[in-house]
Amino acid sequence: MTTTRTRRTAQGTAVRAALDSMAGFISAQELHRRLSDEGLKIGIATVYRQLNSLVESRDADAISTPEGQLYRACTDPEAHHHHMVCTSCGTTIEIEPPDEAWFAAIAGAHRFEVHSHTLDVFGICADCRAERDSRAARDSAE
Amino acid sequence: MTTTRTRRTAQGTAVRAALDSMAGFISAQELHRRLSDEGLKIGIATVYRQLNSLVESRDADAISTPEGQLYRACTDPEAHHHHMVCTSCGTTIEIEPPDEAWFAAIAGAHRFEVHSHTLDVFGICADCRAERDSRAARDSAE
DNA sequence: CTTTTTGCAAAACATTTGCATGTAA
DNA sequence: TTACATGCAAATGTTTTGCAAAAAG
Repeated sequence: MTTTRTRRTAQGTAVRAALDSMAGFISAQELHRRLSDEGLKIGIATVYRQLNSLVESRDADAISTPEGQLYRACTDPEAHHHHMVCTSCGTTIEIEPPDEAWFAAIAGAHRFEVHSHTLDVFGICADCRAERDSRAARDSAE
Repeated sequence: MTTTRTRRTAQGTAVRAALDSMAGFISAQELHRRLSDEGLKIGIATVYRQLNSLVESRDADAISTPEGQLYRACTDPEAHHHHMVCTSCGTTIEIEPPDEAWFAAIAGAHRFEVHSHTLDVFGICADCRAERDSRAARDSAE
C-alpha cells in the first residue's frame, strides 16, 4: 500500500504563507486578490481548495459571516479558536473562554452532548477607536 | 406628519407565525418551502424581506452558517441570543452566558470596544442521544 | 510515467433588487 | 385613492465542480 501524499506546489505554499502572515481573518476572495496582486498566478478555485484543505487538516479555522466564510491560520490546532475581531481593521486576538468547564456545565444541565461551540467577540480595537475619536473631535470642531 | 406603519398581509403573518411555531433555527429557503407546501402563495423574495425586517425589529435573530443564514423567533428582544443547538433535530435552547461581565472584562483587557458577540453551542440533545444509543446497542447486538 | 493540482469556465446556491401590479388602510 | 408589500425575474456574490492541461514526485 502506497500512502497518498500531498504535493508541494507554489500555490499551496503561497496560500499557507499568506494566511500565516495575516493578523486577522480574511475571505477567500480577498486572499485571492492579494496573491494575484503580488503577481502569483493562481485561480480562485485553487484558493478555495487550499483553504478548505487547511481547515480540514485543522491548520486553519473559519468563521461564518453574512458575507461568507473568513479564514485564519490556526496557531494551536488543539485550542478552541475563540476570537475578538476588530470590525474596522480586521485585527484578530485569540481569547480564552471564561471557563471551559462552563460549557460542560450548561450542557449537562440540558443533558446535551456538546460537539462544538463558537464564541466570538466583535468590536473596535484600541487603535481604530483612537483614530475614530480623533476624527470625531476634528469634525465637531470645524 | 403621518407615521409610516407596517401593513398586515397574509405573507407577513404567515412568516411570523411559522417562525414562532418553530423549535429551532430555519433557513429562509426551508421556510419558503414549508409555507409553499402549505398552499400559501408567497415568493422567496418576500420571505427574505419579512425575515430581514423581523431581525431588524429584533423580533427574530439570525446566525450565520456555511450554508447561509438561519433564523429564529426571538422570545426576549432584550436578551443576548445565545443558543444550544441540537445538530440532529434542530431543537434550540436559549442559554445564559456565563457572565456578561466577562465580555466587558476581556474587552477591557485588550482595550476593545465591544459591539456584539456570539456564543453558540452545538451538539446532540438528550432525546437524539438516547435514540442514537439505542440504535447503536441494537446494531452491535445483531 | 502516474497521479495530484491547477485554471478556467460553467454550475450551483443564497440573497438582493428593479419594477409593474396587487392590495391594505 | 395612495402608499406599501408582493411576485417575478434578473442581477449579485460566494463557493463548488467538471475537465483538460500542467506539474510534482
